[in-house]
Amino acid sequence: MQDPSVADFARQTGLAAEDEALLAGVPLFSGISLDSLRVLLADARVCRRPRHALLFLQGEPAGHFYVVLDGWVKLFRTTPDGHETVIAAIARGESFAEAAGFAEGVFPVGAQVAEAARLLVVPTRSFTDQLGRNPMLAVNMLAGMSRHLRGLVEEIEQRTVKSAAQRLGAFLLKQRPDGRGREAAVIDLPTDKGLVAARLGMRPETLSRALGKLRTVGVSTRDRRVTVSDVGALRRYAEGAPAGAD
Amino acid sequence: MQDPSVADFARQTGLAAEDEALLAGVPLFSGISLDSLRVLLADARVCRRPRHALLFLQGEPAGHFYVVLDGWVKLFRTTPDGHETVIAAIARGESFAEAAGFAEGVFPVGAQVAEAARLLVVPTRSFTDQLGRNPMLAVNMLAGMSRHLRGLVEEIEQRTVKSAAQRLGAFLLKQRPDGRGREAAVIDLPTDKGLVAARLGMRPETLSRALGKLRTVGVSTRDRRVTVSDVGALRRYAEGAPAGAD
DNA sequence: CTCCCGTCTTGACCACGATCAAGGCGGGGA
DNA sequence: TCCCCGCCTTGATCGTGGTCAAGACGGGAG
Repeated sequence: MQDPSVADFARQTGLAAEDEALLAGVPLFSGISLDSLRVLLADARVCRRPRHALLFLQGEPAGHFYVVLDGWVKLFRTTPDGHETVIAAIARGESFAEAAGFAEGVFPVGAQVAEAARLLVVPTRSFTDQLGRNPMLAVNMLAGMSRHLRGLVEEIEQRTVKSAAQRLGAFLLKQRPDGRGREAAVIDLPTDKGLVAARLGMRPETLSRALGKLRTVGVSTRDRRVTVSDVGALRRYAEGAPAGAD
Repeated sequence: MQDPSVADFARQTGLAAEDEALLAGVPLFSGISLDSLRVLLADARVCRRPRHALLFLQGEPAGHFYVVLDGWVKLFRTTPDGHETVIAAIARGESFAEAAGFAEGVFPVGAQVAEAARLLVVPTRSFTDQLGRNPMLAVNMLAGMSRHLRGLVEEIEQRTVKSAAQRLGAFLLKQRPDGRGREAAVIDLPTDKGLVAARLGMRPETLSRALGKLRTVGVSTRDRRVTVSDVGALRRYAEGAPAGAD
C-alpha cells in the first residue's frame, strides 16, 4: 500500500525501501519525519563506489554531502610531511561532510572508500532550498543536531573513562546483525583492523592487545572473524568498571 | 547613530551595548547577523546571579536556555553514590543547555553559578517561533552549528595530542584581556583552580603540576594571580610539540 | 617455488596523567 | 587566640596506551 509519490521518490533517488529506515536513523536526520525526509532528499541520488575510490580531496569546493548506505568511508588529512592521517571512519547509517550541506565551501578533509560503498549524495543547493521552504523542518533539524552534539561530545569524552578493550567490546556488540541475544555470536569485522582501530581512536597495536584482553571474557579471533562465546558477559565487561573483569 | 529599535532592544532585554559584540561571538550564533540576533533574542532577558546560586537541577523541565555574559557557570551531575561530578565549566561568551532552545524537555544536568554571573535567559518558545518565521535564519544557524560541531570535536580530540601543560598554556593565553602582545602579562584566573582544572579536563593535582612545568617558560603563580614573563615563549610552548620546550 | 609486501601480532620501553596520601597555608568562627 | 576546614601543593606509585622494533603469517607476482 504505497503512496505513488513514495514510489517516485524511490525511483528518482535510487533508494531501496529498506534504506528509508536507515536514513531515519541517521543522527543528522533525527527528529525529522519520514515524509519530511522524502521532501528534503528529493534531489539526492544513490551511487556505488568501489574500494579505494576517492570521493573528494581536502580543499576541493563542496557542493554536496554524503550518507553511507553501505560500506565504509575513511576521512583523512594529508600532513605537511607527506603521509596521511585518518581523521574518522564512517560506517553505514552515518553522514559525513554535513557542513557542506548547509553552506557551500571547501571540504576540510579528503574522503576515500574503505569498503565498497553505496552512498547517498545530497546536493547542498536543493537541501538548503527545501529547508528554507519548511521552517519547522529546519527547527526540528536544529533540535536533532543539538541532541546529536551532546551525544557526540559525551562519547568522545568517555574515551578517557572507558578502556580500549571496553570500547572494542561495545563496538563488537554494535556489529551484531541480530539485535538481542545472550548466547554465542560470530561477528565479522566490517573492515580491516587498522581502520577499526582508527574508528575506536587507538593504534593497531592497541587494538590487537585489546582483543587479547577480551579473550578473558570469551572472545576469540581468527583474521576478521570474531567469535563471542557469551554475549552477556561481553556486554557486562564493556559497560562495567574499566578494571576488574573477574 | 543608533536605530531606535536597537535602543528598545537594549532596554527590554537589559543588554548593554558591549554585550552585543559578545553575543555575536557565541558559537551557537555564529553565522547570524546582528540584526537577526536582535529579532531572535527579543524576548530574552538579562539576569544576575550570585556565586553558588542554583540555576536548575538535573531532570527539571526546561523552557529556556542561557548565555553567559559574565562570570562562570558549572554544570554537574549528581552520581548515584551521592556526590557531584563536574560535567563542564561554562565561561563568558558561551551558551549552555542549548538543546532546551529548540525543543522543550528536561535539563540533563544541573547548573550552578561558580563566579557571580550575568546571564542572558532565552525562552524556548519565542526562540523557536522566531526561527520558524525566518527560515533562512534557521538555515544559517544550522550552518553555524555544524561548523561549531566540527570545532568542538577537534578540540576534545586534541586533549590526547596536547599535554596538560600545553592546554593550560593555551587557556592562560585566552584569558589575556589585551589581545596581542609579546612581552610580560599578568593574568588573574577567572575562577578557582579546581574549576579551571575541570574546564581543562584534568585533576586539580595535574593542574598544579602543569603550572609547575610552565615555570620553565617563565610563568609564575601566586594564588590566583599568574605572571607570564614572555607571552611569546608561552605561546610557542602551547602550540609546539608536546615534549621538548627547551 | 620463492620472494616480497602488507597486515597483524608480540615484546620492551616510556611518558603521561590518575590516584592515594600527607602536609602547608589561609581565612572564618567561636 | 586558637582551631578547623577548605583549597592547594607535593610526593610516591601505578595503569594505560603510544612508540619503536622485531617477527609471523598469508597472498600475489615473477
